[in-house]
Amino acid sequence: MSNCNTMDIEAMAVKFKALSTPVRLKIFMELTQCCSPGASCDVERCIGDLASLVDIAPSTLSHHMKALNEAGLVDMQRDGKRILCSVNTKVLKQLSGYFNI
Amino acid sequence: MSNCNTMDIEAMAVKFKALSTPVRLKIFMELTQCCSPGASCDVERCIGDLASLVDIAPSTLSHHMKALNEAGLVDMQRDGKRILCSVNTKVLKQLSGYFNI
DNA sequence: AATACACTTCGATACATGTCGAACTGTAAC
DNA sequence: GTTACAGTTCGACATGTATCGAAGTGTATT
Repeated sequence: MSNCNTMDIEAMAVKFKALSTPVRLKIFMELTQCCSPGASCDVERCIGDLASLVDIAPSTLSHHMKALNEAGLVDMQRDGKRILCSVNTKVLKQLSGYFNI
Repeated sequence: MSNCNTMDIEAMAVKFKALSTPVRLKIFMELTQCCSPGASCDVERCIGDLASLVDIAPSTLSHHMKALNEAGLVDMQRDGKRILCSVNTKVLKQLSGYFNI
């Protein structure tokens, strides 16, 4: 019933930490915009594509994408030279329901 | 339509930063548990009361409560010797709807 | 093999953050 | 006024984080 057991709190805090900077939040929300309501989300964007959203060095973007991936928010996989990123829809649902009142 | 304008992103990142540690997230979620669905949330807890949820020094708790308050997540007001805290229900609604897919 | 592109890792820098104990402040009780 | 309680601020310490350029790595093209 309650959302708040210890494991949940720590796991969720990790996710909110990953979303606590404008850079990562913007990227994450951009990837979620690809998800139409009720549909499975399988639209992917490559990292170079996402770079256009933010005004930071490629190395910094790489750090941020790694942080989102390590927090479980974003999936990444190589497609030739490029790396494709997509929202982890399971985690997105988890976030979506977390503050339900 | 889109959740993601610049002001929104920065303002939300501030809130997620405030919720990015287990201590503050736990306190915030504890305060939200006082909110029944559909009802206005006017249950308040004093800081000493919240202290029982976490195993940190009173000074550290004070820092965390200040962070939650400055992020706009929690309202605080003095009631005699004690300080009463409650969730900002407007912001809670904002968080609740933010990841809607 | 050499070259190009996409992205990552390294190392450095500057700043931010979470913790504590001691000292302080605001309110209440006597 | 003094004492007690509830909570805050100060200062210090240790660790974490965001940024960058340079160097490196993986894949594709020639």
